[in-house]
Amino acid sequence: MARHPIPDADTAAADLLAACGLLIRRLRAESNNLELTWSQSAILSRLALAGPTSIADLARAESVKPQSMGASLAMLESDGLVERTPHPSDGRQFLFSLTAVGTEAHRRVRRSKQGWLASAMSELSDDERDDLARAAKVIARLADGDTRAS
Amino acid sequence: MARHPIPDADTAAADLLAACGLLIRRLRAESNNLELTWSQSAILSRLALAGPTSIADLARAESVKPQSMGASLAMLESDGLVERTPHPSDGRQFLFSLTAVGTEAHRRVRRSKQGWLASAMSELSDDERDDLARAAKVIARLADGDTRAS
DNA sequence: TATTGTTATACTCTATAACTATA
DNA sequence: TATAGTTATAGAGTATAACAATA
Repeated sequence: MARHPIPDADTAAADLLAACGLLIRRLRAESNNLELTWSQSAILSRLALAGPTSIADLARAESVKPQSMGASLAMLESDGLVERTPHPSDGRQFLFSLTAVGTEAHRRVRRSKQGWLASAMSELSDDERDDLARAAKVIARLADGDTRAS
Repeated sequence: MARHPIPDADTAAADLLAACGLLIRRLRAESNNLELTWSQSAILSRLALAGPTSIADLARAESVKPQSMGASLAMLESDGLVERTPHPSDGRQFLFSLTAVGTEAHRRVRRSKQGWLASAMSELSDDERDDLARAAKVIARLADGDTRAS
């Protein structure tokens, strides 16, 4: 029997999904008492990376419907974490960006949230950490729907 | 510059979390019209793997509170996908297991859900697929809170 | 026409709190 | 006392449907 056989595509997909699902739920439980939910964190992270973005673009990027993204943004806005400005040339759109408060909250939560995982990862072997780092890039590419190039 | 530098633990953790979160949301959107939700699938998968399990044990395994697991199980039970039997020796517990209908539903959904990811993964290189397969094992171990052995 | 955003409604998932029954 | 399960309540995330405004 081979040391590390490459499983067939279906099994590999199932394993990956189950593992990621578990990790997400585990982390959600670990960071249950933080000031931001998982989805809110994801939105702030994206705004931090991409700068001012419309509801529709955020919804597409996070794979949710515009109405759902609108609801999440409305909450973040009422909490003063994001703000909207009218789009300069398209009268329909609003561009959302982080406020100073939002930037700080994002930084704080990011630090605590990663704490648990980073600590867990610190007990892995170098090879395993390296695996994870490379896998993260591949997973992100898969999730973006772009499987064609590296 | 090294070919594949090992990022520091915090960055690696952040990348992995963001990637897994995106993948989960993407897959949830792709499989939105299926007969089971993500959480329901996870529960059925676990029952299929582990056999009859109590609410408390399921809750621990999936990192949710017993009340939340109880609510999810009540829905699955009323849909006829799982059934409960009293624990043979502990009068407090119930053991939940898949019904025939539940087993079939799980199989159907599993096939469709994995379809999208398996198809996306089929466009990866062999090395990348191998990375993902190994990473899935490591991630599952991290999520289980057991980082000590393989 | 197509896209952007909004409002209204409903369902699922999850949490906390308070309770009963059993170990 | 501690654990298992239940009931009640609430909030967040998501979806669909119907609508108005703009491109």
